[in-house]
Amino acid sequence: MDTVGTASIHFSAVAGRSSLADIARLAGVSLATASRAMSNSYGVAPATRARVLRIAEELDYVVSPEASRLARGAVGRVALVVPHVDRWFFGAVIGGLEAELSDAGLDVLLYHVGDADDRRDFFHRLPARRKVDAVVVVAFEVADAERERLERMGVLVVAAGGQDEVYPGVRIDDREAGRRAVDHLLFLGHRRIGMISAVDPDQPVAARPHGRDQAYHDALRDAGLPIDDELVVTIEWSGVAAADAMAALLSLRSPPTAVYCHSDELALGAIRTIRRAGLRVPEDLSVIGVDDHPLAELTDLTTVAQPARDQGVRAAHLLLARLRGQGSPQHVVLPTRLVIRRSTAPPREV
Amino acid sequence: MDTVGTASIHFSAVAGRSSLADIARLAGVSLATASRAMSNSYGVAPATRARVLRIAEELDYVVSPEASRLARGAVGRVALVVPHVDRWFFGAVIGGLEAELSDAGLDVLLYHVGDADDRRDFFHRLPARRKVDAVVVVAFEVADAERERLERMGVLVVAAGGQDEVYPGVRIDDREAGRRAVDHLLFLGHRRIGMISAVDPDQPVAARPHGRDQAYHDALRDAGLPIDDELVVTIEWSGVAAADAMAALLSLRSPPTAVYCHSDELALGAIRTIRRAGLRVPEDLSVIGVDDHPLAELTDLTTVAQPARDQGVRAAHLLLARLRGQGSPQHVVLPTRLVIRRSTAPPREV
DNA sequence: CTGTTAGCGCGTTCAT
DNA sequence: ATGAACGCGCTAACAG
Repeated sequence: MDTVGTASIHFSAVAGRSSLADIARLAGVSLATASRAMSNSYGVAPATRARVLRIAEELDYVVSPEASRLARGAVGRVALVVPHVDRWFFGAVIGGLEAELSDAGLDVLLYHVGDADDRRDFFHRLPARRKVDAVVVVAFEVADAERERLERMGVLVVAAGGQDEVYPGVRIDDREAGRRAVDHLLFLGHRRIGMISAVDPDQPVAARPHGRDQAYHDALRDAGLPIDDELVVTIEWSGVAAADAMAALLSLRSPPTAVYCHSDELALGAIRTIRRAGLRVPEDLSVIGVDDHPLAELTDLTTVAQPARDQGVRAAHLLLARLRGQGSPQHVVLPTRLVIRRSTAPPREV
Repeated sequence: MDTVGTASIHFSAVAGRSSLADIARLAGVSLATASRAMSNSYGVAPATRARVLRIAEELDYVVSPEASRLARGAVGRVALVVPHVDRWFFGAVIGGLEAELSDAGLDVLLYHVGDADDRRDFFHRLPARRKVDAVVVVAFEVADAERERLERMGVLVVAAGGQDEVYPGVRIDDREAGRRAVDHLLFLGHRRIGMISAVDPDQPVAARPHGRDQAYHDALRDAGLPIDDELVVTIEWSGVAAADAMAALLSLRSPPTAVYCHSDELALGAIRTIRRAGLRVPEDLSVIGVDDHPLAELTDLTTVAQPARDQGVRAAHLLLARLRGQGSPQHVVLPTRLVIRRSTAPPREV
């Protein structure tokens, strides 16, 4: 697909003039000793070590990662596979991962695998092969066929965010999160509750029922309420689509008095439609989201908060522990919590 | 399912366990030929090449990047230095960069340099040294001292987003963007216009006057309007802080009839305060932002749009051109445009 | 077109 | 404590 462009690129080698050999010569020691000094190995006289380090410092010397890794066999890098980079949640998880990983001295390679083409390409070519010690799938549903390909990389795989059950990882309980949202609406007295449900068209694993969907059904059933299919609209993951979905709900003979949205972004889309219809939130209609996106605070949106950055941080810890051969929990489930703002209220008296 | 097929092969089926030597032996050719075949070099008989590739495929062979790069002298990697990963604009730029760079066969290393500590550490240790062919600073103001450190890496540096003037790069004209915003408010008839101005406390280069600030002064001056310092509030880059700033503006003896915010996020903060005060947007007060954040569309916010992802894409192109030794423009300035929605209107008749 | 032979820069046994 | 030498896996001359 890009072979032509790629083949013609010639990278100019540069940087780091000096090599370990230079350092060794200048320090008057052998290459072996210089190497040991640089890597803090045992068996080097403090004095010699100091001398070597000083020379290296002066020469602005840096060990060649390629050579070092070639000789050593390890790589010291981990790949992050992400379906989105421009959505808050993903960015936050990536941020958490990056912080911990780079703190541990690992380099972070970023692989953005967005649409179906990207996916096919990524799992077919496995561009990260031989380049990393581990890969983290960020809120990414790995299909069975893809999983098989991933195996061939022969490296540790960890999941951060998302609902993956196969790889060790960190996540929230989507069912619990959704339940908190719907239960809150029920508690406020709503009996006719709509749901705007989102699926990612590029995530092939849509088969498995989504926890946030189940929560809706669970909550209504437990409240002894009937499920009205009209009240559920399933769309792709986009605020604009949610705005349209809300319009559909408002076109019902008997519209809902409250709407549960799978995410804050969707909730904002829904609110736009409600306002354009001349109705007020929450007086005329309540809306609740999930995520606690930073802008939810600014838009006074009631939501169920999930720790985003923290999922990345914890996933990194889990990854590091396993890389070191230490034991670590298979799955870490982080808590969610209801954040009440001003987009929800009891239903209007009829 | 294709690995162990050839009975005569005794190598383990584990990915990446075989070397070029194995391939060469099995294909009955020399190492050199195998290498040429793998790298698509000229001078290999189609038949031999095919044979080599088939064997490689069967063995699930992947060239060792370390060895290859060590021998070749280049690295095929570029570092992205970013101050934020969880803000839309940065994510979008990163997305654009990643797409083009990985298409060109380059790996992308991510370095999140957030607060002052991160910066000091990054520029002191230069963890990307010898690991990359180039570094991209994403909307990042590089201080002079830092610039000097960066030089020592001896690699190409490119800027994406931000207002860097030193490195070749891609950006928008902040002054123009701001001008569009303020001019629009003036055109609507506003004469008392406030500004919520943001600075990043972790960006040490706050000294240089910000283009979005200048635009405000330029526009008012050109309109023959006086500058009232009371109407300008400078805060850190946060929606919550903007909400407070808006409160300050509303506490004035003579509040503005319209507010120009340096970003959409700030605008949303301002709007929250306005609404909480029982006032309506835009009937009582107009608000305009800059960016065209995806949520601006959902919140019906009038704003000046800037191409985010595209700045990344173009910066990548510029980078690739230079890596190839081709000429390329020093600075690319992308256009901005006013997007009128429902947060601005003519001032109320007094 | 293909094979031989040097390195690339460093880690790591072995000796000493 | 230190040094010599080999090997990591591959690419790039240079022959043939």
